[in-house]
Amino acid sequence: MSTGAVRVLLADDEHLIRGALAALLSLEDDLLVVAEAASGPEALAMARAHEPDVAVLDLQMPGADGVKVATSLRTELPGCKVLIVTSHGRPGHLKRALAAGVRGFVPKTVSARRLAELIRTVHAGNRYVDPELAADAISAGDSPLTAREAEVLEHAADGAPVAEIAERAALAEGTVRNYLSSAVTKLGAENRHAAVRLARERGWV
Amino acid sequence: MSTGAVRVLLADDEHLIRGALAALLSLEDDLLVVAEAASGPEALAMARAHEPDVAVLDLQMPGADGVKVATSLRTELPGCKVLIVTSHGRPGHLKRALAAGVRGFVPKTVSARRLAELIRTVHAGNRYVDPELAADAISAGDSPLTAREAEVLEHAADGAPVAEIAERAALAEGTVRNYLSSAVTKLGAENRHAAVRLARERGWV
DNA sequence: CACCCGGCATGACAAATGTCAGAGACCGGT
DNA sequence: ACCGGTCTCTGACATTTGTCATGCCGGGTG
Repeated sequence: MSTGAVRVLLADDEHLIRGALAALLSLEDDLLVVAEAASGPEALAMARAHEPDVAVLDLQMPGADGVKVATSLRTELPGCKVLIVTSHGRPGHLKRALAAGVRGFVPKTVSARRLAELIRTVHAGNRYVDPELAADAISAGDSPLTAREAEVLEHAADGAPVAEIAERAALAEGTVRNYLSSAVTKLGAENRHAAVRLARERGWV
Repeated sequence: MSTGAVRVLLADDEHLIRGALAALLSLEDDLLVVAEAASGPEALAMARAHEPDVAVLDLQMPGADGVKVATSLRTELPGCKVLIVTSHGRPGHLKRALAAGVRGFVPKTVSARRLAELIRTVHAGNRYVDPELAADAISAGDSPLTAREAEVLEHAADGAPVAEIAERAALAEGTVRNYLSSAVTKLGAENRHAAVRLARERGWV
């Protein structure tokens, strides 16, 4: 079994890409696509049913994103290595992914041949993170926000007025403004909305 | 020549997808991928060099998006039909695309086989728009915003303060506030930031 | 223990934003 | 030529938001 083909699960909501990828990976003698999924929950179900060696997950999928699926797989199928592919490499996601026990994290700009190599790499027990994404994550550093600051900023994400945030967080309006101000200062933003964008980009909310 | 293979240009910034797609389309006897591009400008250059029959363009690419490329192609290579594929189907983009003379507009959730069919469809001179995207566009309706309202809202998109918007648009601050207020009311939003989001979703900015 | 530091929380004040009523320009219809 | 409507633009006013000084609590350090 260890010398047999690597059994692969493919999960991506874009049928066009998933199908094309399945076809290309099938050209590799030592890779076998045993299941495909178009959503997070479906990916989990397929993984339980087929117990693949490697799961190739898109980061953004309906239902549950790649990292959430990886977290569930971590406990349910410890032997299944997870490789995440993504279009928009946001630093915070990489951090979350590694915390979830993901073994590989690459942007979709890699070639199919390279992806096949990486599937073998993670199957062999090694890790691989795209160097550019890693650099971004390192330069972004850890979140300087305290728990409350992050919480309030999250509530402010959809442009809600302070009164609404205060109610949802059970705080006085002045307090909410205070946390927002503090977060804005720490992030070096012009106002809270720019702060939300920045925190999003760095994956801190 | 009219009975020969359809010459196709493929443009998508995600190498993984572009390569996979090229491989799958090559399996079709009557389709021939003659060029690939990873950015808007590159797509234009490739189109000039190879004069394809059909250009399959991703909507979101670095440099110039699919619609911009289509606009340029419209005048430079009138014989080249354009088919746009997209991950996130935002209604306004569809409208812009049709105005730019695009012949087909589909989400990436279609299968490769279906895409091959559609390439033949547009090459034959017919149009095709994904029914679901079309329904969204119709239900979204036309933009209720006036030219100035849309312009001001666009300047406000990145969370800039009113003073900055006023300077960039060469208007008094009061006027800017007025346009923003009007736009917010028309869109039924709580504040200008929510208004920006809504307008974005509907493709009105 | 006494001390200091950082996070949490608040209200008061200053600054930015949202709302309003109204004046002039332009266009299409009568 | 006239009128009604819409778009454009403005300043004045009310509301919301951002900033500041301050007090409280708990966790480390000397």
